[in-house]
Amino acid sequence: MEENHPLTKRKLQARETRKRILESALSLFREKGFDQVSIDEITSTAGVSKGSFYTYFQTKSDIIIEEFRLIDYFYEKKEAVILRNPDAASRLIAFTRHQLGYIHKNMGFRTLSILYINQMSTFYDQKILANRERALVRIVSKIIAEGQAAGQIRQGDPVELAEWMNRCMRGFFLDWAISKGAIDIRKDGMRFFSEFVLPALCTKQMHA
Amino acid sequence: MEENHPLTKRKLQARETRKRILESALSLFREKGFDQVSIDEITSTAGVSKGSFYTYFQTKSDIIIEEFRLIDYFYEKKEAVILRNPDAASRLIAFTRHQLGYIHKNMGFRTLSILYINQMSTFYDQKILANRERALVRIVSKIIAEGQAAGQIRQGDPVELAEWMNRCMRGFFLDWAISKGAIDIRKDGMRFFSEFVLPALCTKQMHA
DNA sequence: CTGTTTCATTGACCATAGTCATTGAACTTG
DNA sequence: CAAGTTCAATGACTATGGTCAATGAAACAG
Repeated sequence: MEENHPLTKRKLQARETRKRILESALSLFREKGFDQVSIDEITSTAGVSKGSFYTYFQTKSDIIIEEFRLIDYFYEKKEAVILRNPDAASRLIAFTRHQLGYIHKNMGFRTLSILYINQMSTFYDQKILANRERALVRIVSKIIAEGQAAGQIRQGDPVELAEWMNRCMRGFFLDWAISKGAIDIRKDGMRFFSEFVLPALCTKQMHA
Repeated sequence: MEENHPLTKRKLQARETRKRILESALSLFREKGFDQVSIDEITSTAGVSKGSFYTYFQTKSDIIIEEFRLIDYFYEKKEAVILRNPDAASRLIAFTRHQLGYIHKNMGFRTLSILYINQMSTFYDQKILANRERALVRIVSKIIAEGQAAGQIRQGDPVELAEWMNRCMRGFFLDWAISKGAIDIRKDGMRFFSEFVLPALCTKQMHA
C-alpha cells in the first residue's frame, strides 16, 4: 500500500487511473455480476482506454484478488475476540465461525470460484492462498502452538498443522463453490470442522 | 456407454463424428498442451466444422472431463488389492497411495486444474466430483463401514465420513494445482493423509 | 414412391480477452 | 532552457471461444 515518497505528478495520475479502473470494476461487478461485465465496459465507465486496464491488472479476476486481501484485515481485527476463548479447541471453532461468516456475508461462492480459478490459471504467480505470511496462518498457528503448550493440541510443527487445517477447509470451500452455493456454508462448514477437522488436531478423541 | 439399439446410419455417423473430435482433441492436448490448442484446430484436424464440436461438447474442458471418468474404472480395478489389507487404516492408506499414484502418472496438475475450473464454472451442471455414485465414494465408505464394525473407525454415517475424507484430499489437490505441481504429490500427499486425515477417522489416536 | 419431419452439420458471424507499436506529456540531465 | 529519456496512455488489431439460422441427407408416414 505504501510506496517510496517521490510522488510526482505522473505517479499521482497513474494512481488515480488505477483507482478509477478498480472502482468502476467493483461497482459494475456488484451491479451486474462478474461474468456480465466486460473489460471494455469497465474501462469506458472509468473513462480510460482498454490498454490502461492491462497496465495495472493482468486479468479481470485480479480485481477480485484485490478485494480478497481484505479478509486478512478482518482476521487481524477479530484476533482478540477469538483469543478470549479459554482453550485451543474453542478458539479454533470461533476462528472458523468468523471465517465462514465473513465469506458468507462478504464474498459468496462465485467470488471464491473466481479466486480459485485465478490462482490455478497457467501463468499466474501471485499465490496468495498458499502464502505463509497471511494473517490466517499466523493466527491459527499461534492458537495451535499455545494449545500444544497446554497439552490440548497434538505435537507437530504448528505452521504445518495450521496449513493442514486450512487445506481441509479449502476442500470445503471448493465443494461449496462446485455446488454453486447449494451447501449451507455456515451450518455444514461448522459441522465438518468441529466433527472432522478439529479432532485431527486435538490430543483427546472428541467422538465416540 | 451403451445406448438403446436402433443404430441408424445417422446415429452411427454422429457417433463417428463425436469420436473423431474427441480423438483429435486428446491427441493435440497431449502434443501441445491444453491451452495451446484451439477449438478451430481440433475441428479442422478432425475434419469437421466448428459447430459440430458444440453439438457434442459444451466447452473445451469437457474433453478433459471425459478422460477423468476413467479414474473410476481404475478404482474398481484396484478394489480387490486394496481390500487385501487387514484393517481399515491400512486399506485407506493403500487406497490413497493408489489414488495419488494414478493422478501423478495419468493426470498431472494441469488436468486437475482444468477439471476444477470446469466444475466451478458458471453454467456447468454435470457435477462429477460431488457425485455420490462414484466408485471413489463407494469403495471408501465400504472400507469405513467395515472398519466401524471392527471397532477401528469412529462412529458416524460412512458415506458422510467418506465424503469428508475425500474433501480433505480435494483440498490437497487444490493446493497442488495452485502450486503448479511444486508440491510432491505422492510424498506430501501421503504424509498429509496418514498424519492428519486418517487420525480424524480412527478411534485410536495415532500420534503422540 | 412421395411428401413431411427430424436432426446432424455447417460456417459466417459475434463478443470479448488480451497485445503492442505509437504517441506525447512528464521528467531528467547538462 | 534545450535535448534526451521515460513511461502512462491509447486504440486498432489479433485470436479465439461460442452462437445460430440455414441446409440437406436420413428417417418416417401414408
